[in-house]
Amino acid sequence: MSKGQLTKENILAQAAALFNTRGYAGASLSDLMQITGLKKGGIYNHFRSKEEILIFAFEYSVNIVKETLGKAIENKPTAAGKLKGIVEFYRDYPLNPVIKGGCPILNTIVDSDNTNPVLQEKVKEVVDDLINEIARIIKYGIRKSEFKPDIDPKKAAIIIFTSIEGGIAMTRNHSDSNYMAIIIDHIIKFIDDELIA
Amino acid sequence: MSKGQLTKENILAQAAALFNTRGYAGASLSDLMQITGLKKGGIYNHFRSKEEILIFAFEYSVNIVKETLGKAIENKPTAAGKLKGIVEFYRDYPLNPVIKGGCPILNTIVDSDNTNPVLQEKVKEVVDDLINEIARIIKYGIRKSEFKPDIDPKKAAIIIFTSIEGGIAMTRNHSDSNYMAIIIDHIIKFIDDELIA
DNA sequence: TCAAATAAAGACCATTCGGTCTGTTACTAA
DNA sequence: TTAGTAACAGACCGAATGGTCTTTATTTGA
Repeated sequence: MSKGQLTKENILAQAAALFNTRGYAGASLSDLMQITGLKKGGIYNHFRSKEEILIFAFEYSVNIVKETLGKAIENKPTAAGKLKGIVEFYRDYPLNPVIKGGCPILNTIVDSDNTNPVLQEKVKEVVDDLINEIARIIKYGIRKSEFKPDIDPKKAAIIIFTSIEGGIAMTRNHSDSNYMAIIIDHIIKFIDDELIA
Repeated sequence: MSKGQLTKENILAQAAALFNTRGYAGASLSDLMQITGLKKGGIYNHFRSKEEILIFAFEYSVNIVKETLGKAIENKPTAAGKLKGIVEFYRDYPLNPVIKGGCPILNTIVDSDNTNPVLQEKVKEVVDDLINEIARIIKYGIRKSEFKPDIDPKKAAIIIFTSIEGGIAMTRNHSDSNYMAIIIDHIIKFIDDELIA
């Protein structure tokens, strides 16, 4: 990897954390200059605008989250195992996020709402993607007779994902992992009671 | 009410919507000047700083939400009725919020996180207050034998409130009320299955 | 009615914002 | 080794930022 590419990657890593902690409007190029150790010319050599950095930084964040999430469930053989693996992954997540500042999906949902339709659409796609991934696992579980045949995979996936994101918000606001624990336990119970055959 | 108080109230109403749509850093005093029709002197005659406006505007928003929520359940006689009244109140909320821009609680949780500890603490108190209010209704339901005696009112309240806030985030991101419908239905089912005796 | 008090206007301030451009330095491939 | 290129620094720009202060207009209570 060339020096330029390495620098670009580093800018995105720093920007991902910066935007995730301060929000787009709350983060300035001077902030980014400071944490990257680069001057304006060095940054704008790789990007055309602050907003372009935002978009790429969000994609960077999502990739890391997906990657980490993937690793957390890759060796779970059953659908229930994978599903619970995802849920349990988030138990410790709010106060120890993969990207500094919390959940980039939740933060970007709120940050882009009313302000950045392009980014909002991008988050939407990411959310749909994750929900479909969860739904896919549930469908697999139904096929394998692990889960009840009459459940709606998409609906169940939405319930699970939505609860997680809500839990992240609450937990970060209170800086108290008990909130997340209550939600995670509730989702696990939902899986056991409503999904597992 | 004096002219000054009237103006101050109006500034807060406009600021509440402004901050709720653009966030604190994304909203400027020029924006506020434009929507209030006042000049800088007129605004700073009532407030000492942008941040002071933010704090008061948040309190203004919360008061309106609480008031509207209170009206939605005031004539429900039973605990289950009140509880479902609260939940149903939120069914239409995300896309038709009381304060323009979405749920001020969710938005302020995310906006204040990592940036404004004072405001974060204020949201925390509001959230605790609402959760305690829900828990109080559940306790009442237990006393009246409407609800099962062995449930944890605080935990149940946290589950309900968290799910709602998560649902708001998802619904606003997708601009699709189906997401909220799924969550609300799920909470109603939770109340029916887990709480009601 | 009128004077004191309040409300609002608007000029002004230093600072910071995102962004551009030119010159210099560092890398890289032949 | 060196020429060409990519990476970066840093000066510079106009516009916008939050905030102050003096002046003028408007309320308000006696």
